[in-house]
Amino acid sequence: MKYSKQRELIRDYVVSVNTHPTAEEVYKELRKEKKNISLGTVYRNLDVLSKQGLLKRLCLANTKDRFDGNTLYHYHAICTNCGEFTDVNINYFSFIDKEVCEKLDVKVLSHSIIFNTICPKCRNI
Amino acid sequence: MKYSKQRELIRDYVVSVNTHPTAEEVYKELRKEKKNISLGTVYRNLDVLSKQGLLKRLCLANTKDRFDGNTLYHYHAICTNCGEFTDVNINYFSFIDKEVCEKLDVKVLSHSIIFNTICPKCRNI
DNA sequence: CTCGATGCAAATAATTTGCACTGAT
DNA sequence: ATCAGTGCAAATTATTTGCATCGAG
Repeated sequence: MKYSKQRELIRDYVVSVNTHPTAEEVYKELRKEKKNISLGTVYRNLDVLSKQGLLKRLCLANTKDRFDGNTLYHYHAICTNCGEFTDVNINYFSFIDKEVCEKLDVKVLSHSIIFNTICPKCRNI
Repeated sequence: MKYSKQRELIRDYVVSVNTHPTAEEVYKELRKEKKNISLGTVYRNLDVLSKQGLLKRLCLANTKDRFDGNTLYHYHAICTNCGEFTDVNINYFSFIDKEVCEKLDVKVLSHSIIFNTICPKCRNI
């Protein structure tokens, strides 16, 4: 992959935050920082970066695609009340993959989990 | 919720298949069966039905939203090679919710898991 | 110099919505 | 009779793409 300043900016930004931004949000943030970049380029690069495994694309019901700079296995939680979307830092349950592999005779590469939660903020209202 | 023939048709169709159809697919199938229904109505009803918990909305990276008539807890698998999307019939791991609840001090309602797999068809090519 | 990457704007895809009409209660 | 639900088409939202130009190698 040939180097480009724009791709570097996009990746650096997504990796530096834990907000799981959408394409639009990445674009707006970089423009705010007076970076010369177009929305098309943001979409194109988020796409290639996630296909290369340098970012992770997250897809949730009723929301736009979001991007995660943390490509190590980890889980996510979404608050069913306010929609807050956060990382869940617990160890990867690798035995689950083994179990599914054995029970269903399918090759399991990995899994992702999304927890439906009530976040502390919403619980305390 | 007031009864409507269209809503009944939509729900019956999604519940009767295990193909996790998109809105477009539901629409095309019902039209094929010569049912009088519009695409807007299909979208509107899939939306209310999933908000009521009578269907489940599934969202995956790089695909349109899909709908699942099986609202009991179960997991899903997607073949990373051909994209085939199937149910995974193993018991719900409720201890995972407990673990996250205790470790993170968050109220956990439920979780969903998607397994990235190589389906039997693709493995045997 | 070459060709992958960009900016811009136009095009497409997916979904939502306004409105007059229909049909369940 | 009322008003939630519908069909239709137009509008909106999210994303992709064509093309002339730019810039890394």
